[in-house]
Amino acid sequence: MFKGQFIHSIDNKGRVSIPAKLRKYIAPEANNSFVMTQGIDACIDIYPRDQWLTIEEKLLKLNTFIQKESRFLRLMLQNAHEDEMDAQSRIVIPQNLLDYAQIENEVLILGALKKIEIWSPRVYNAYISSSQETFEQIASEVMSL
Amino acid sequence: MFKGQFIHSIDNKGRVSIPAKLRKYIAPEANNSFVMTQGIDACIDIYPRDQWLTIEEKLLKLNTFIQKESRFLRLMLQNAHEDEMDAQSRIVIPQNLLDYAQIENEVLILGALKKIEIWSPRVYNAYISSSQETFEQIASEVMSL
DNA sequence: CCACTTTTCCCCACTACACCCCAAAATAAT
DNA sequence: ATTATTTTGGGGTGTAGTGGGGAAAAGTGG
Repeated sequence: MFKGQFIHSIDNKGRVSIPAKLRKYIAPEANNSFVMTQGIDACIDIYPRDQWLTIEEKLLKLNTFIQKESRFLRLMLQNAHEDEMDAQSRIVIPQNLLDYAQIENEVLILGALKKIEIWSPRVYNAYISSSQETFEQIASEVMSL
Repeated sequence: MFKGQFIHSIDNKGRVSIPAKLRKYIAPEANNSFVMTQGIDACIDIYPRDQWLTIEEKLLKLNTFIQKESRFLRLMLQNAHEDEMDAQSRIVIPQNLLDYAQIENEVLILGALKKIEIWSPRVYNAYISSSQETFEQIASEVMSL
């Protein structure tokens, strides 16, 4: 499962290399293919193909004849993009996702168990320091279930 | 399954090319044939033939001796149109559907799992920004089920 | 039933960008 | 210090997207 954070550069073609430490955890079933979508909060979610398929199964259960469910599906898929790693273990992130995450020339790559998140370092720092609650408070709330 | 958005042009013959990224997901059983109908909200739904058949099965279960169901069937089928891709992977969209979706010379093509949606870029942006709810709110509502 | 007009379909051709390959720099390991 | 691996950068080529012309077919009216 993915974990840890890494700072990498992103070149002018939108390419980001997947850290070797994270690559180890990619299942062979993913076929070096990834699906990226806009994430919760200003980041990009990157799912190895096999993990994405479990998300897709949930989405397939939505009833697209209901306006609200249709809207969610559009929001979720409008910036979705599939790509394979090149021989140098890089993927290309399209411009609309970079805009969404306010990314310029550096990215913060965050391992998040089943998926990888891509942040603008600046935005991520702001996000972390934005909450009033301490780590201990949130921990006790979320983990006591 | 279809995903992602693409801006393509529509020429004065009503032709739109299906993005190569979406073409990959069309089942061979579809025989390069598509059925287009008016969609939920101001867009055009494009189903590969094999996917359309599952919709058709549902429609066949409607009781046309009930006025409301009969009306729905008429609304659904009045602008339905079947067409095959040409050698350049384009389909022709009839004028009445273009009018319905308020399309002029550019289209936004949206992959939506089983189907492809065609929007006027202007109309789509208005649609997306029309809701008060954020992506995060809708996501937590719809996906927590 | 025939002639004419209009639309549809198919083919060819151009342009641009995305992809793939090669290569260098930087970091880590031996 | 040397080797191996990881990260970063750039250049050529194939294919995707677009536009237009001409043949075939369909529709319209005399």
